[in-house]
Amino acid sequence: MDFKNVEKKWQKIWEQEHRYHAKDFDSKPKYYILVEFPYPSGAGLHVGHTPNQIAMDILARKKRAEGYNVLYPIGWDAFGLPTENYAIKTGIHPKEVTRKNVEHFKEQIKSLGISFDWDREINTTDEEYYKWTQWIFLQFFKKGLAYKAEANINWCPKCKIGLSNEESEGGICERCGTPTLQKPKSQWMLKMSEYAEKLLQGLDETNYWENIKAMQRKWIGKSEGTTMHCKLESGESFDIFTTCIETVFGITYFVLAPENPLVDKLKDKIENWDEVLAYKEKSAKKSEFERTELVKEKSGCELKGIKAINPINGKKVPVYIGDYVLANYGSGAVMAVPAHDQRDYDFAKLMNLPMIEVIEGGNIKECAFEKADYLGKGCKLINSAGFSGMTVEEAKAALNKYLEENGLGKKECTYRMRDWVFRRQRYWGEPVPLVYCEHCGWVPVPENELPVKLPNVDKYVPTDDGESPLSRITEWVNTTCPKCGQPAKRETDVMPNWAGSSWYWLRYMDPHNDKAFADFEKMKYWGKVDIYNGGGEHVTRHLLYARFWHKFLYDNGLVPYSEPFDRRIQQGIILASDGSKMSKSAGNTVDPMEYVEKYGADVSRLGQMFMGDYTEMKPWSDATMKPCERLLNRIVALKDKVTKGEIRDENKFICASSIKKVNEDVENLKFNTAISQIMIFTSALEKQEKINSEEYKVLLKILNPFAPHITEELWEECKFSPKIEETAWPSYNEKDLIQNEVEIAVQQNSKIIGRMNISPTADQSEIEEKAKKEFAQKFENKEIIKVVLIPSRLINFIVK
RNA sequence: GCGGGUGUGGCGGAAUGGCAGACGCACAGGACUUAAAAUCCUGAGAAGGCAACUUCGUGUGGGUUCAAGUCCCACCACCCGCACCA
Repeated sequence: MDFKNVEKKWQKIWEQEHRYHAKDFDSKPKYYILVEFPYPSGAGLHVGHTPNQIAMDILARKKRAEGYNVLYPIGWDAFGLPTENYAIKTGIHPKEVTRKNVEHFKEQIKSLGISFDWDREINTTDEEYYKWTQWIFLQFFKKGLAYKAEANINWCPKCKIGLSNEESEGGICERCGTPTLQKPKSQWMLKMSEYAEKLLQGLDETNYWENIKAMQRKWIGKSEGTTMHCKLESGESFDIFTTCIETVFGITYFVLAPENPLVDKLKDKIENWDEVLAYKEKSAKKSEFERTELVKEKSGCELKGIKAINPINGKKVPVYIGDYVLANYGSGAVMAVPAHDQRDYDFAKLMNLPMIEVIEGGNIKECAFEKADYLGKGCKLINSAGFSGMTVEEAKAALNKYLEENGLGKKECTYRMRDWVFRRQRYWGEPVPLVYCEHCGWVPVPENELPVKLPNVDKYVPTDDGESPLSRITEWVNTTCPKCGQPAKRETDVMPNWAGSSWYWLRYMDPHNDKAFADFEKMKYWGKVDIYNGGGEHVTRHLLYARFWHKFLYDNGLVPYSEPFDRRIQQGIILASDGSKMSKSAGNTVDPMEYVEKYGADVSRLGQMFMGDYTEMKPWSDATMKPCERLLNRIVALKDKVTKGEIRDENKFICASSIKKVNEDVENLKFNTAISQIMIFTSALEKQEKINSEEYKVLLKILNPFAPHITEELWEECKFSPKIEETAWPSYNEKDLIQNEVEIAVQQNSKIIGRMNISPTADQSEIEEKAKKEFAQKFENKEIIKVVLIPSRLINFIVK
């Protein structure tokens, strides 16, 4: 059989029939399968895409055969840097680049026979799509969840542009290699922190893999502790957050983050302002790289002339700034208890500061006695006034109570997750639909004027001061205020490339709607995404952003469910064939499309699924292609032996067990072992002189999700009716799984002494008797103490 | 350092606490062929033995159990993610 021609034939038919179009409001139960939509790069489909699309295609095709109305859509997450950089280099409009790349991707995906519903194809860079991305952003703005704030950006002093985190990995400018700086810039933020608790709680409603939940929880980083209100001697107040309020009597100084605004306010009172300013500047210059990777040594600077008061005992202690205190976590200030926190300990040693031991049991001459060491061990407080003698746990409660009653603080939670810096000083992204008016401030573009279209520009490079190329188009920037009609300016930043992917699964449910981002009734019908397949690298950011947008929409009555995805699963990373990481620079990448050309789509699909456990990281191996090709050829050859007839008794077991195995394996994403079973099934049929049509149908049907083209062709050639797609998924009778005879192992003291065949329904005494008879010599002079029988598997005699 | 994961023949990988190595790859022998390719059949974890068989074997060391790749404790190696989070 000429696989490639057969595949083309069926791909054409499927396309003409719109066979995989999912109908809204169908009476069949719905099943929504989502794969992360690809970024259409110039390089085409790669091994990061194909196994996922194939795996979910197998699931989709099986679910359809089982009677589900399956929604399996695809689209393009097309805003992004590579396209923009390509445009900078070549001058070709990103829109044109995207169009070409998408075309290429589509052709490749279609050549694999993936059963996407092409009538629902979306593209984040289409005006009718990003209109709604902008619309949702405006809802955030209107609810006060989008705000402008100063935040640090990665700044390359040589290129004079702001870089994304990806472009400045390791604190080095990707373009020129210069270390990047942290530069404050006013930019749009989304108040994701407000949803921290909801995002955390919501995880319990989902069926994500536990490790994915764990990663999300860790990223959200909830930490329970105490916020304590502190005062300086000079009257100014500030808050600190601590998870170890039990150590409050051990405070010997406070540390503020160098960026803490309080520092500037104290300018006139600080005796060594020059020194403080120098330190502030030094730490601002430190790149992210230095601050996190290299320099773990503490540094800091005392605010001379400033003293803070420990609210618990009125003790006056010095105040420092130090860059080991992060400005954007907690309140940007800490109480320092060197005896019980290693970081404070190191800092105190460096600055020659005193320590007060307040929890018994450590050896603070060596190192700090930290909470990890003392919690839950019944350690008691010392040097802590009335709280001395309490256990740590008692003291925590008592101190929180005391602080609260005296208005000095309260129990609180802090989250590691920060607000979302929602900007990019670039061209190829969704324009932020806001206008700045001197009289009215930031004013949203009226909804009926959306989308704010991305205008054409001459140059795609950012301006010298790092502004978006849009800022150069004065006729676009200058507009009138929608509120007062006076001259105003458009926001020239665009949205980050995570924006379009933060709601796309909703658009698939109603992709052509021009009245709303999606119709509410349709969203109710399609419900949650039943299974969302994606890469591990998106488990934190994308998945949190997506859940955040969804929850926000839910809170505003715009979507019917509070969580977007029911299950989230992950494919394993495909490594190069030598087990190393695939990368363009190492030159060890694999183009999966090569195998489609060489072997055809069905073989390539099988080969990729047979490589190993779908969810485990594994090296690419083309060693699976040949045997899968062989398998299909063997199945084609079986056709000549087919005559009309029912499943014969002697084949009932292999049919039933194969259906069962494939059912379970596909549901559990064990595609490799499902293929093994199909191989076993094939071998069993091969051994027979002739094959009955109903037996062959079972084989074709369970293979169909894996190799949809060849199986449909064979089905047609055999003149089976109705069509393979219209034939229900095969069922089996439980009793067919019971064989007449099974081989069981006979053990003595847990060691195998032999094997024997026996009816699976035989009772224990029958089996015992048979074993004793067959292995009589092994039982001579032995006393049986105990017998363990595992039906159909083994019998174990414990003897003396 | 923290979080997550992985460790099984020459290789990819299978094994609801129940016969470790299914299914394949590569390998060897054989059949078909003038020959090769393709295809088919057979063999094989390792060590010892002519053999029936014996012993050892799932990263290491302990433990629970009639029975452990699987469960528990302690460690080692590698991979991924985060990293001064108070």
